[in-house]
Amino acid sequence: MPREAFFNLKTEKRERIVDAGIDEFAEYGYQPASISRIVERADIAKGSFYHYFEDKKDLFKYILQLLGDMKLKILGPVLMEAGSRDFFDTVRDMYLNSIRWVLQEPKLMRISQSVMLDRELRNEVLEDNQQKAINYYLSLINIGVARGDLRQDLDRELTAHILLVLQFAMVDIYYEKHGQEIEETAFMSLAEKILNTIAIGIRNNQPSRRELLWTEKL
Amino acid sequence: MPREAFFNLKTEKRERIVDAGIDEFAEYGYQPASISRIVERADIAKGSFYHYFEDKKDLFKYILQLLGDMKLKILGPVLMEAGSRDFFDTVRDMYLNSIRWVLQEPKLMRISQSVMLDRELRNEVLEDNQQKAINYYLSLINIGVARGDLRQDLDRELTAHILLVLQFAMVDIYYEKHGQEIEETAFMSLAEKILNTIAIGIRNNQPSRRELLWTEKL
DNA sequence: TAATAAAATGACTATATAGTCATTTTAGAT
DNA sequence: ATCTAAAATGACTATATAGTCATTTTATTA
Repeated sequence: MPREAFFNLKTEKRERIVDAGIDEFAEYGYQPASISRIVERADIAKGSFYHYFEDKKDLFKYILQLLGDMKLKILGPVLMEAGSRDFFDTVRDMYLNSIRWVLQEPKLMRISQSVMLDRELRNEVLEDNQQKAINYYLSLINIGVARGDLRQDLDRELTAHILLVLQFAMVDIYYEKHGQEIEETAFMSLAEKILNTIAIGIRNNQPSRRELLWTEKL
Repeated sequence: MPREAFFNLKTEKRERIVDAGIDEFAEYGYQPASISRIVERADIAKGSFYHYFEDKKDLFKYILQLLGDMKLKILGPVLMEAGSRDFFDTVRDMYLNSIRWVLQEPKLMRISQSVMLDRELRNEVLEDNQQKAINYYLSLINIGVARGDLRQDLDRELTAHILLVLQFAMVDIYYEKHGQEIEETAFMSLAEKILNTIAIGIRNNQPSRRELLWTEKL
């Protein structure tokens, strides 16, 4: 947590420092990010940084927290309406909201990604953010099962992990195919395909000959 | 690629250098790995390092290549027998072979993971290794579809990506639940669950009342 | 206005890094 | 034994980093 001195700063300055941190972390990732560059970007003295924060990790955690709050603000409403819609419609809507947010705040997204994709960093720095994301999915899954959209016998925790992993993989797969520039409809079409895959699975449930004969009887 | 001088070295020294690199990369990851520490570990002069390699990335790529060769040696035979077994049996077998290899070479696995989980690094350094993994899965999928184990209408490239992502996520999920120490049967039980999820999907295909009535007629 | 406490500063220390290169060592050929 | 070319060396340069702290600036209170 930032020190008291940081919260006593005027909003403008506080935001300038946070922005500098966001720029630096988005450009270099966590490990190679440099406090010297951050203070230069923010136009504050080196000593001031250490009045406001314990160290680099302290600032980073704080930024992650801001980021988590933003995301929850965006995805909270989706969760509220989950009871009245098909599970997969809800998840699709969640993706849509996320991607629109990413398009507005690409830097924050890069930071969030860099954390989620690095287990070391995640363990060291993330603490409860990962669990928050899992819990969000768990809520959705519980509702989905209750609605009868999802199988009763799911390992819900595991399913939450799988959905979270796929959510992040989606961005990777998109980049690989379309390059770094995200376009909403193309992205959602990929999301649709991935959702469909996890929904009905990949195994061939080709009806047996006996089943086919029954169908023909209609 | 390492310089000629490196390949002229006696095997013992070459291995000492590679081992030093593996230790360093496994301990620190790519970015924070230090050439100074590597030469110290390997007990060679700084200048020698630059006779053997262009830079840190050069050594790293070389290690990744060794790693890829090892993995292919292990997983090649699995692919050969894929035609005669159910798709999911084959993938399960692949996981089993991989995990046994990991248990023998945990350092190499940590390096491989650190690459796969970091998109920046992957783009910069991996080049064809990711594509090799995707191609391996593509081969499996093609056989699986031909055998009738998998749906005809799959987007095979996408499915390969999903399977690869899940493969890596598996390790993460395992660590989170059981800690860093991997135990073969517990790991395979998790693998089984994940495979089952992707095989049949999560949507509830509860037969409708009309369908149930038909079934009762038998 | 004067006194005082909090905030801000940036030069400085100590340390680590990548990469270079003039010199020395080694090993093989004559 | 002598010569020669390749291999190995490690001190050195230039640069970057995190974190400190005595000093200065600012704002607030008396």
